Amino acid sequence: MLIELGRCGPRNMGQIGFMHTERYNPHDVEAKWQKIWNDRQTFVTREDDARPKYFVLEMFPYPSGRIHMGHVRNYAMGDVVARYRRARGFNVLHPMGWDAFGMPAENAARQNNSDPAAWTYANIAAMRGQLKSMGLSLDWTREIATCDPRYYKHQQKMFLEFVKAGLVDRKQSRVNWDPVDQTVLANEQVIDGRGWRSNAPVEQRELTQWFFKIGSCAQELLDALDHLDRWPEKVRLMQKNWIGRSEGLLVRFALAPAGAEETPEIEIYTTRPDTLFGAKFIAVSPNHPLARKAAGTNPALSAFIAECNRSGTSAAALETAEKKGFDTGLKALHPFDADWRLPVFVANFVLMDYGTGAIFGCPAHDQRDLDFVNAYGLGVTPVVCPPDQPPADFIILKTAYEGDGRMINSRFLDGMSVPEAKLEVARRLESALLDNRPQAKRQVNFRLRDWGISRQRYWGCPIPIIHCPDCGAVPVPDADLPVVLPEHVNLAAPGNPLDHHPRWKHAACPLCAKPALRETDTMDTFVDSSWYFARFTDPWNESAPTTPAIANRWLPVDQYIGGIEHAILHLLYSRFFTRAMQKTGHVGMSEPFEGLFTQGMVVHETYKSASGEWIAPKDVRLEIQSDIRKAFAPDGAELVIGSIEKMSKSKKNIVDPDDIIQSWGADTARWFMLSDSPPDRDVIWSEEGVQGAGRYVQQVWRLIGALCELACQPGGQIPPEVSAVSENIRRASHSHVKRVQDHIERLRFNTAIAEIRKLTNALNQFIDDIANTPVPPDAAFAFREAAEFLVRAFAPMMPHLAEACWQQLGYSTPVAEAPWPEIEPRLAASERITLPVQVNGKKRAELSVDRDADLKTIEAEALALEAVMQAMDGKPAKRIVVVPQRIVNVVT
RNA sequence: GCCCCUGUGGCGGAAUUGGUAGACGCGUCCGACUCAAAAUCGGAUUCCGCAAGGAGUGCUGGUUCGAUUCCGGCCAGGGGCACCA
Repeated sequence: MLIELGRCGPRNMGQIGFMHTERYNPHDVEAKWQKIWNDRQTFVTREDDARPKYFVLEMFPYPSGRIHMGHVRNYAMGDVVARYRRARGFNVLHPMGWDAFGMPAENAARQNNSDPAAWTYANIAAMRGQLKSMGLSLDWTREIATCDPRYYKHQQKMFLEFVKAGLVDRKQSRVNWDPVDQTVLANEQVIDGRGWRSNAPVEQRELTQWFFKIGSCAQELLDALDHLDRWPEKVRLMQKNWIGRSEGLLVRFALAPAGAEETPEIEIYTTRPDTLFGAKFIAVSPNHPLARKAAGTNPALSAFIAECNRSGTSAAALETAEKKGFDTGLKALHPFDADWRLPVFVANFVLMDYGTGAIFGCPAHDQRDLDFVNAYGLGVTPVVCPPDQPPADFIILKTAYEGDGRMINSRFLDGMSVPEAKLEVARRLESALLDNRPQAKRQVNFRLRDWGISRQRYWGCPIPIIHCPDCGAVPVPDADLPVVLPEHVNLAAPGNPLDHHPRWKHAACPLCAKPALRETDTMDTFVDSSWYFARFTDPWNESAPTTPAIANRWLPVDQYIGGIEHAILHLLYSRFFTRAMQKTGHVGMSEPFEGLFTQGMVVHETYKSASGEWIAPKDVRLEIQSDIRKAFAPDGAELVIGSIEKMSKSKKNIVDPDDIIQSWGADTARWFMLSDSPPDRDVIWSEEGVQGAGRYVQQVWRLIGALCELACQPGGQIPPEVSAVSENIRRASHSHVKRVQDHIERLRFNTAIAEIRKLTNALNQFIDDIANTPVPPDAAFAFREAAEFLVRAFAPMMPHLAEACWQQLGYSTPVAEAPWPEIEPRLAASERITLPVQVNGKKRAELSVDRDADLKTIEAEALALEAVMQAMDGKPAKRIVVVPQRIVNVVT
């Protein structure tokens, strides 16, 4: 699907014979200017720059080996912002680095029998070259890679500081365990209850792991969302739901003495204390201490618990799982009636790590409880009656009622609303005593769990802890940091390579010097990406993660750009980490990203052969046969054109940025990526689209050539007399560029590009109009101004073409160092405007008036219009609505 | 199941946020240049209608002088969370 380039023909443009133009050759021009920018250090950010700062950051890439179109889109957007802000007089920081730890390196190394570090650094080198060919205005002197000990040593130090500051926990937690690979699996690595690599049934295991106490910041992380007003509403909402705050009541139930004297009570958490009189049972999680204790004397219960733990925690497994329970024989006393005894079950649907791991079941108003009750025949009593429903007729069979209403069957609560009943129950139980303590207390719970960071893997940041049999978990002393990963590890054996290493894990206890063992778990790679933005502010500091004075000048990031897939984890972790860094004195603020933008994906049509094989776009030839698009394989066989989907290896619908840049140039790729689709939506990569962008590159090059012939020398002054025509040229330049500016500031790159194209179209028209006539000095000035405005307006998107044009216009320094055009407000708004005139809401005519004509004049002129009189059909005007500078509506 | 977003020509989309619906581009068609093709340039392109004119922003009702925009109901597509008590 590649198009041949480089064929030239005589141009044929109006009657003026400008002969200068050769076809623009992106290949040579782009390399040339990339070298010039590099030699001049145009994009190196200096600290001794007094101008206001602007930190633009795109999410840094994982060094997978090659950049993909998603990267091109992401970095093209960031680069527009960076170049625009630079032109607007900001001291811009625009760095790049590598999110370089992670499993793919281990897998690749295992496959190729090589080394994760070598694989990673080779990939970084390849991708750096590709990014450079895009002409991004990056400060490469600040490049960092998270797998570099010079980076992760600070991370290890911060980990220990966080431990000291009470932000880290070490506790048992249940994990998905792959018995074949002998490793922990994330939930998304469990497919249908089996390990994604080994295909072995996944087990639940208790492991002691390190946790960042993100839960302790839940309320703060939630509250601060309200102030992130330059974040997409959608992301804030997703984070809000993820944090999942709920207000409820902790209620203690006394247990009837039944041989369980040591646990005389059970505590549950509920958000529906109002439904307490509808309670039919109590249920605890299989991992609740009470369940475990009871299992000790009851083999059947023990077997039931084991069965619950065997089944996976994956979403799919849970959805289909039936509600199952095991009656412990224990009875709980209803808090408002000691004679009312509720059976206590161990139930598979009760989660241990939310609330207290125990619930009371009210089947009438909770679907899960209803399903459970229907399976075990425990009965249903409705206690909330929907409005407009006689309580006598209200019965619950298979669907629980979770809506609002009035209390029924609830003794002293009867007749109350749900909120009133909640309050009343809380009030009564808070003052009631059980065992000399209040029977209940109000509590806020969060869905957000602490962040488990331990990973049983090699290619990650080692956790700097030494486990001593006598002293326990001991921090590695400062002087011994970083704890560096060993080289030449055996990745072939299952399990954690660090654990297998013959020497690495053996160390002396820093406190007592006895033989001890290093922590062999490494950190989740999300830790690496939770602070890299801060490291960019001073990547040269060897003794600390940041230099606070410098970090505080640059942070927060003014504009962060990346994929929506990181809406929750990466962004939430970074917000937590920034708070932790604030508490440990590394930064002076709590929020890392002032402005966030989430861009859409790059998608492409899919093609499939008759035999069901996916075919790559570059091997497909498209034709239109009698209005129907058809696709053909190289051998001529017709292909099925499939749906448009995210570019992926599995569907082979990938277009390699390298190929595009080679054949079209970076500017064409960038321009196409930014045009058409709004940046937050998906963009469809199409060959026609690239062709259109490539065509525009040539069109601009020709236009600038033509303008050069008509324009005055650089630095010309406005002549005293300016004709109407020249004034119109100037109006076009100023008004369109003003709008380009507005669109870029709102990150509306597609409409910014439409506006630039409008200016090009207008200028082509002006050139045609002036054809064959001498160019007076005022027009020569207007044309020069127009050319310079245009070039500077598209320079953020097509920087190489802009440089070539700028040079053509007679400048010897890069346009990348030139300021944004100075816009005269007088010229950006037109003097005369065209008002649509409606009669009874239907447009019937247009009226051209002065911008600030008074209402009376407009009314009179509107009524005098032929078309208006006709539409009014002799009826008098009842009312005339004139909205200044908008519309006239005559109502009859 | 809960929460959220989006529905506009053949296609991607625009509409100053209640004021000319379809900007800008892609595609298609017609024309110019050419022996020819490519490239380039000009024109047409929401639908119905020869036309005058009429209809039209998923469907449906409402508010308004005026609704793609605001409100109610429905339909379709997409996303997030998911046994969170």
